[in-house]
Amino acid sequence: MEKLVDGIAKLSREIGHMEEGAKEQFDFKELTLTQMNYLETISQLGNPNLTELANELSLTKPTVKVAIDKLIEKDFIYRVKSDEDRRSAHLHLTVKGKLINHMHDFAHKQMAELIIRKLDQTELGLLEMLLEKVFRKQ
Amino acid sequence: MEKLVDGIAKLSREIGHMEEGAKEQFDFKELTLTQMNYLETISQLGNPNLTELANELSLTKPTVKVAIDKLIEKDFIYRVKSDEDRRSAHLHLTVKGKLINHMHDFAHKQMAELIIRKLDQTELGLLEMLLEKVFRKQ
DNA sequence: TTGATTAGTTAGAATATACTAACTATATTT
DNA sequence: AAATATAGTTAGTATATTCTAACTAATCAA
Repeated sequence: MEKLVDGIAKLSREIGHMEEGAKEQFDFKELTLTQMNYLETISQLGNPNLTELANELSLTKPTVKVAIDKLIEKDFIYRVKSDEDRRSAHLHLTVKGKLINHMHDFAHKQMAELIIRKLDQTELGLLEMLLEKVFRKQ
Repeated sequence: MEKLVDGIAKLSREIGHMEEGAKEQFDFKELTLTQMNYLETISQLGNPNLTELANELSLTKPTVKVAIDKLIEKDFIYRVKSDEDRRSAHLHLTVKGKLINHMHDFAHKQMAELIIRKLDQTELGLLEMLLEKVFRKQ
């Protein structure tokens, strides 16, 4: 257990560093930590409306409205009016906004490369199999 | 490679969710995302002075000074005057500030528990060995 | 030892982040 | 159809986050 927790901690920290590095690479210097968090949450929820986003972030709707307006102004997201409910609109990431995900992908690829450097073919296959089993449904 | 990257992405996302959950458990509602990032960086750097912290965060010294003063006010960190250089002081986490690390530990333990539920003893030993090899020095 | 550099501070200003209260327009319930 | 609820907006306010410019005190270099 101790050993496993230690391995997970190292993995987590390393991925964290790589994501930090990726932020420098990409043009996210014009976004704050909080704004990046908005983009990530929108991506995770999959085009939520304002109310859903506010609930997920545990913030009020006016707070989220202001933040969203700024991110739309900066061309990271856009609104799509709902057909079912004419009061509502869904939030989508623009091409520019989707870079936030590319950034994560980038960090994950870097982590994979580090692992590939350290393990041989057999070990790599084993690790993939174990990870697959951990996240297998059921 | 694809499979490995996918496994890492899932691991990373899962740990992220667990850390989010841990934030709710602990009394960090009185801290903003940015303030939590200060605590994490101080912990990672190991009692840095203001200049080192500002460099790591790519922020100016007055900016970091203001943030630090607030975190001291709220009893998350404290200053220890340096012996070598009387101009300087090192930043330490208080017991309360160290909770930020406990939060990470908590998430890592949860992840470990998920893994333990999914793998048998042999597989667990293998995974530990592989992780150990990935992070082995050299 | 004097001049330059470095660690940290102070003041002032702009923008970001968050709230409550009050509003409009649309949907739902009775 | 009228009353109620919901999605989003607007206005006003307080605090957080960040900067530049100018400063003090201590250290280092010539």
